[in-house]
Amino acid sequence: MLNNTEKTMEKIVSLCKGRGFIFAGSEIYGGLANTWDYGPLGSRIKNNVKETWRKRFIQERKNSYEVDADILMHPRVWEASGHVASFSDPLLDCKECKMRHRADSLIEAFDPDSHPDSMTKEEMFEFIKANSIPCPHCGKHNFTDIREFNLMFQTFRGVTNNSKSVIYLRPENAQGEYVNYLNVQRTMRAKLPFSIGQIGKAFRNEITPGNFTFRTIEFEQMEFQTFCKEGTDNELYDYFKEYGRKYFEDLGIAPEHLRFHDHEKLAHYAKAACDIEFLFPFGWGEINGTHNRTDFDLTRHQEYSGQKMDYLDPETNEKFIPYIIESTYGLDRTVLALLCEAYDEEIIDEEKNDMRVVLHLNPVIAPYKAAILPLSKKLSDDAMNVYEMLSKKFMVDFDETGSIGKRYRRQDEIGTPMCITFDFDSLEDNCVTVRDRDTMQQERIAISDLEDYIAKRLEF
RNA sequence: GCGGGUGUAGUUCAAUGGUAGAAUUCCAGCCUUCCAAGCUGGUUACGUGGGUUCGAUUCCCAUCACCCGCUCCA
Repeated sequence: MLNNTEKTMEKIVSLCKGRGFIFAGSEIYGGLANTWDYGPLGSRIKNNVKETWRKRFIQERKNSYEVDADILMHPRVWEASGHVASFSDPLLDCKECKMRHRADSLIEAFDPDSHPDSMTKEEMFEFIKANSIPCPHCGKHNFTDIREFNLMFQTFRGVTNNSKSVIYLRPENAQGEYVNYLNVQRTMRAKLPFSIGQIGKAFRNEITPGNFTFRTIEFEQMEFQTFCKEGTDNELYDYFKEYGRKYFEDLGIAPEHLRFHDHEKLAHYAKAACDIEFLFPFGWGEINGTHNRTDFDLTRHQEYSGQKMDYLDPETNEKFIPYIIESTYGLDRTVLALLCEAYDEEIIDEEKNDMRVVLHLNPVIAPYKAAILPLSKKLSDDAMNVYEMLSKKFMVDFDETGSIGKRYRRQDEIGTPMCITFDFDSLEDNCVTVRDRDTMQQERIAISDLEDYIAKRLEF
């Protein structure tokens, strides 16, 4: 059994590519950096993760509602959210040693009492020049101009590409929930605290190394925003951190591969922030972020839109703008974490150098729940009847090619939890052999009991 | 975006200034009664674009992608 740091991304990427989980984006054109396409098995996993999230966060929770907001929103949304102003980094390069730095970091390190956040690009440049701030790497003072890299993708509506028609691809989903907060509250007759969840894509124009699907320019998030009264926010913040950890453990991640990481440096909207990190083969990486966003967003939307964002407390008749606790799950990162957690290489027979690759995926996440394997091709027609029966209820596979052992191994590699072998006895006793992926143990099950047997394994 | 490295079948590796060979995978057939068996046959690759050259997968340049480091990461 491999531990998580012995697994290599190379092997996991290779398995994903070779078995139809995840392919490089635009591959036939040489690829496009940091884009990845989910193949048949990968998109099954992704959808399965979404369904578990829906169950835990929407279905099983009271006062939780899902929305599906548009990716394109009014440009003013991003002014109100602060993203137009601050979702960019002022960067400059040292001409001597070619090292890149953030201008605001340089200034802050030079003079902790300076406030680069309130400076313009030009003011920062002048400050650096006036104080001859040296490059932290080589000690020389010879920088390029400051360049702003806005992390929001822009596009244009209408036929003319003028600045008035600029719209953004959302860099986070949250605003879709916030601008609909009153709609949901009113139509669902919701009382605080209540939550709005959303699964959807977001886009960030980052210049980054990728680590496979860990950081991409287009990604999908599962977001959960809880609207609450000020004063109850701290308790809910702690609660959702723990709820997130439990969710990941339920998906099959070992507790020792998860940890909390509190943020010291906070985003412009947050009062507190904490990540849940997973131990990837390349190190600890964020898979969830929980933030106390206070009343920042709704207050700003009230200001920028002119619409009242008040909630009327029916018990006290008091009007106020709710606080928001946000807990965001990176869907692509969750899928990647589950693949990394599940990946294993097991020695079957050391002398024969016999090894199997196996994905110990939670059955609820596995692309196929079971594979139907006729022991001989002579049994294919009868085995196909079992396949047709089960495929009405579950995602199942059928494989009659090669030896039975080879077919087991194929299914192990894609994480299929159960292999159902239809043999010659099956014709007589109407039973099949169910072989377990993890234990490799076999069990004789009546065909008429198969549905219940599989369903039981898929409880979440 | 900077510096360094790499780029040959799905994968892992060869060889070569005269357009590439293997193992494995995959597909078909035969065989096969529960953990990668065997036999036969078959598909599949020089990242892309230029340049040098009679001729480039090989040399040069550019570009793209990946890996490592930096940077960034609401």
